[in-house]
Parts: sequence; structure tokens; C-alpha cells
Amino acid sequence: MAGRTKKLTTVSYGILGLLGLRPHTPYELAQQFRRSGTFWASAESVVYNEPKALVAHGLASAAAEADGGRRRTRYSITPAGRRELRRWLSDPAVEPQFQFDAMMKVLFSDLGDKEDLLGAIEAMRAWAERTQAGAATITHDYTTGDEPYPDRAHIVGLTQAYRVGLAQMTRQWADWAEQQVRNWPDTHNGPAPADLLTRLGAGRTPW
Amino acid sequence: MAGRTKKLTTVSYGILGLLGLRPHTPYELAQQFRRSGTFWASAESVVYNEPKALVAHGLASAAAEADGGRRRTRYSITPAGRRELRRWLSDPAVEPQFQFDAMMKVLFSDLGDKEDLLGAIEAMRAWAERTQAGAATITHDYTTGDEPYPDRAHIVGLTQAYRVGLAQMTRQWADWAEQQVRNWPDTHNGPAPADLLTRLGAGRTPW
DNA sequence: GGTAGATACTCCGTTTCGGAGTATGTCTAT
DNA sequence: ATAGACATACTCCGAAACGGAGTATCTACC
Repeated sequence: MAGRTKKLTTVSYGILGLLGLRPHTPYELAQQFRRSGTFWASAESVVYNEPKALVAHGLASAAAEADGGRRRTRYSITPAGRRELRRWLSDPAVEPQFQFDAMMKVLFSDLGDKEDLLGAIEAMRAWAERTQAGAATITHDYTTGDEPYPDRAHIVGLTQAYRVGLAQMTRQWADWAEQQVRNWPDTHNGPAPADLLTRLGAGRTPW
Repeated sequence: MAGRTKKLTTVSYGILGLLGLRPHTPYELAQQFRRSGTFWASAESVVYNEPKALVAHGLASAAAEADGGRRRTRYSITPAGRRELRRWLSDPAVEPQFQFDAMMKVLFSDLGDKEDLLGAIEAMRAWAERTQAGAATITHDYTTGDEPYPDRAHIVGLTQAYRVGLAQMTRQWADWAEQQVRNWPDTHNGPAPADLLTRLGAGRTPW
């Protein structure tokens, strides 16, 4: 705590939040973080490292367990951890960040051919469908009582609603975009869509 | 080209794409990348470094310019660069990645108080409004002819439509979520929303 | 002609990435 | 019962990215 401890990140607090629900082993944390982690992408190695950082900050405690020949460490939140988690929840949120490889390809699609553009749009649609499927799995588990935290269903409803909205909107966009592009002779000669741009500027979608 | 050259990333190809439109200085690249770069977040220092990497790969060429006392380098795409850009456009897209700090706060909001949850929802709404405003600026520039690439308006229509869709969906979610939460006594005692979860599983949004 | 603030970058210590490596667990065929 | 294959559960480390401090030039205004 005193000397060199790394700065806590959103991942740190996400892990701390999971520990706030119940104690977890590193592997469980990695699984859960991946599952709920549609909202925050990060490398697995970082997730595995966070519990140690939390202990160094005094926000979590570690207990050794033996599970056959395998040594495990089970981490729990400390009272200081709970306080710090509440403090974080009251911090202003940082701006969302994205990495949409497919949309970057759409953005420069006039330097390639039409097939590639349609492929990028299709990639967005496929991702939307995977996103919807993921949301369906989670909501299904909650309705059948397969979930470890039934009393969190109202919170899960909020977050999964956003996921479903994102998936639905992306599908609508992909359908519309595909139709547009199919009517173009090629990628660098589309119609100048003055009315579309006006509409978009006013915050209205074309679908 | 022969020895140690760093692997090209989506940022590299984004920069290469900009050079595919016309030659740029590093500063111009950074500006343009930020502007179009809603779809790919990355640090400024990385963007400034990419042109050098592209030259090392033989995909861009550098020309020194004097602009008063300030030395500038203007980068242009090479024929090999154009080929490589087209190859990239035909690559399958990598999965989108997000970092939604506010949604992480929503996800663990039952460990904090109601005010913080409403704050996180409000942060999402505020971001949606900034996103819409950004899209409006770009589309407005295109309709008034203030844009350097009027013949790319059809492509810009595609990408900005997604941005506007994202902004609209986020606003709708925020309105709905705020209403839900205002009816809760506190963050850890919401109604068990069985019908909501069923609806979400079927891919239908509650708004 | 001085200086305050904006512009246009570079530099570098810290953090993250991501894939290879390691060790244990489990299943299946013989 | 046991060898081999595949899955599970992590650790390690070199390369890349981050982001903020630092530097130099330009521009506007007094």
C-alpha cells in the first residue's frame, strides 16, 4: 500500500465488484469477467493479475486452498474494498471507447471493391447476432433460475437491455446499409445523399 | 522491410487509408483520425508514430517540406501501400471491442446507491448527445460543401448512420432505464422482471 | 517587441497485450 | 490400469500502446 502500487483501472473495479458479490478464484473471476465483460474488453492476463493488485492495495484478501494437487487462491473483498468500490461508483464515468474494425473497413471501402464492403457490413450483422445470442443465454439462465444471483435480475435487465438494443440497432443498420450498397454501381460511385445527411444531422435514422 | 518491423494494426491501416485519399502531414493525420476515429480509439502518440512504421514497410513515402521555420514531413501512399490497403479491406473483420465505464458502473450499481446509478445512466445519455452532435457537425459540413471529399458522401452516409443509430438507441435506453430505476425503492431491491428478461431473450427491446 | 496561448509534434516510464509455456485434471480407448 | 489426448487453470515475458510531460514554433494582441 505504501510504495509502488499500480493505479486502479476500470478492470480493477470490475474484479472488485465481482468480489463484492462473493469470494472467487482467479479462474472464476476471468470467466465471470468475460461473461459480463461485453462492456469492458481487456486481455485475460490483465484480469488474472488484478486480484494481486487489489491485495496490494488492501482492497481484497487472499486465502490459499488445496483442490487435489492444484493450489488455488480464493480472493475476498475487504471492508476497505467495499468503501473503495462505492467511491468508484460515485466517480464520474469516463467516455466510452470503441474498436470497430469492420466500421473502419466501411470507412475506407471506396478504396476497395464492393464485395469487401458487403463483407464488412455482413461482419457487423454476424456480430449483432452473436451479441443477441449471448444476451439470450444470460436472460434465459435468469428466467430458469440457473443463475447464482437471482436477486440481481433487475440490474441484469438494465445491462442486457442495452446489449439487445445494440444488437437490434446493428441489425437494422446492416439491413439498410446492405440495400443501399447493392444499388451502387461500385464503391466509389454512390449517389450524393443530401437528404440522408440532413436526416442524420437531425438525429433521425434512415431505417 | 527486411528485419524488425512492427506488425501493422487497424490504426496503421486507418492511417494508410487516409493517405490513400491524399498526402498528409502527421498533424493532419492525427486530426483526421480523431475526427473519423469514433470507430477506433487510440492514443495520439500511436497515431503520430504510424506514418514512420508505414514508411519502414514501404507502404508510404516521406517528403520533407519547409513551412517557415517549422520542418514538416508530408507522407504519401505508395503503390505497394495501395495493394496492401486493398488486401486489408478483404481481410475478415476482427470482433468489435468496447470500453463502457458507465455500463460497468450500472452492472455493479446494486453495491452502491441509487443516485450513483442514475448518474451512470445520465452519463450514457450525455455521451449519446455528444455523439449525435458530432455526427451532425460532419453531416452538416457535407451538405454545405465544407468537406474536402464531397465524392465520399455516400460512404460517410453509411458510417454516420451507424453513429446516429447508436446515439438514438442509447438515448432510448437511458430514458427507459431512468424510468425503471426511479420506481425502485433502492438499487438492491428491484422487481424481478421475468417478462422483461423473456422479451430481451427474444431480441425485443422494452422501449 | 514581448508574451500568452494555441499548434505541432517528440519522448519516455509505466501499463497492457497476447501468445507461448507449464502444470494439473478428465475422458476415452485398449 | 494406463497411456495419450484434450480441456482446464493459470504464469511469463517481449513487444506494443498509453498518456502525460516536455519542446519548439506560430499567431494574436497589447
